[in-house]
Amino acid sequence: MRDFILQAKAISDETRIRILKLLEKGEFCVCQLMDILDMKQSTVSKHLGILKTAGLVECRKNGTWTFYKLSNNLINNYNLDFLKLLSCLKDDFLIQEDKKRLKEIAKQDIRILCKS
Amino acid sequence: MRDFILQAKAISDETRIRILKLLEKGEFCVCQLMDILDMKQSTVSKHLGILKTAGLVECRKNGTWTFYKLSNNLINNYNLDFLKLLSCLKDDFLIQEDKKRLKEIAKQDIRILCKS
DNA sequence: TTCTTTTATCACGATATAACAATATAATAA
DNA sequence: TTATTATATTGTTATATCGTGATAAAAGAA
Repeated sequence: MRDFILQAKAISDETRIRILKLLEKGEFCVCQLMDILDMKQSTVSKHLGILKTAGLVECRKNGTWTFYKLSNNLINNYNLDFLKLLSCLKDDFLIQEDKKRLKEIAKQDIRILCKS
Repeated sequence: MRDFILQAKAISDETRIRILKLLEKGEFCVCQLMDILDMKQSTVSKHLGILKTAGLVECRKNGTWTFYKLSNNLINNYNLDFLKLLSCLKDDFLIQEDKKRLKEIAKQDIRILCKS
C-alpha cells in the first residue's frame, strides 16, 4: 500500500501531471522543463525527484545534464498502471499550451536554451 | 484535470483506501465503518465526503442511516478507472485485518452494533 | 412536543506539501 | 587550479490535509 500511495500522490499534483504529459512526448532535461513550465529550478527538480521516487520516471546523466523520461519497465507493482491512467487524461488548456511551448523549444539547441 | 486530481488525491490516503477496499465487499453505513476502522464519526464522515465528491462512492439514505457503496456508473471521466486501479491493489496486513473485522460485524444486527 | 440516534459540518491543532531562495554537489571548460 | 554550468538539497514561508471535539441537521421514537 505504501508504494501505491506514493504513486497516487505523485500524480495528484498539477505540476507533476504537466511534467508527465510532457515526458509522454520524449526525454527532457531539467532546464528544458523549467523553460516550458516557467518554474524555478529547485521546484522542477523537486517534482522530478518525487516522480522518480514513485517509479514513474527514470533519468540518465549526460555531462551536467540529467535527462528524464517515463519509466517503461515495471519498477514496482503499479507504476505502469498509473502512467496508463494518466495517458487517458484528456489535455486541458494548460497541457495544450505546454505542448505548444514544447514544440518551440524542441527546435532549439539545448546548449543555448539552458544558458538563458 | 481538476476532476482527475480530485480522484487521485481521494485514493492517496490510507484511510480512504481502507474504506474503498471494504466497500468492494458491499454496502455499509458510517457507524459500521467507524467500528471497523476504529475511527471517530467525524473522521469517517469526512473521508466519505471526499470519496463522494470525487465520484468514487455513492450513498442512499434509509432513515437516519446513510449507506455507502462504490460507484458503478460513470460519474465523471475517470472514476471507474480509479476504482479498477484500486481493485488491483494487493491486500496488505491492515486491509486483511479490516476484512476479518468486517466478517464479524456483518453477522451483527446493525441496530445493535451502531448503538454501542 | 422532547429525546435519541445517525450523519454532516465547523473549528482547531498538528502535520504534510508547495514554491522559492540559498547553498551544495558534480561535471566540464578555461 | 579556478570559473562556469546543470542539478540536487536544505531551509523558510504559505497553504493544504488529517484526526478530532463540538455543534448542527434530519429522521424516528416516546
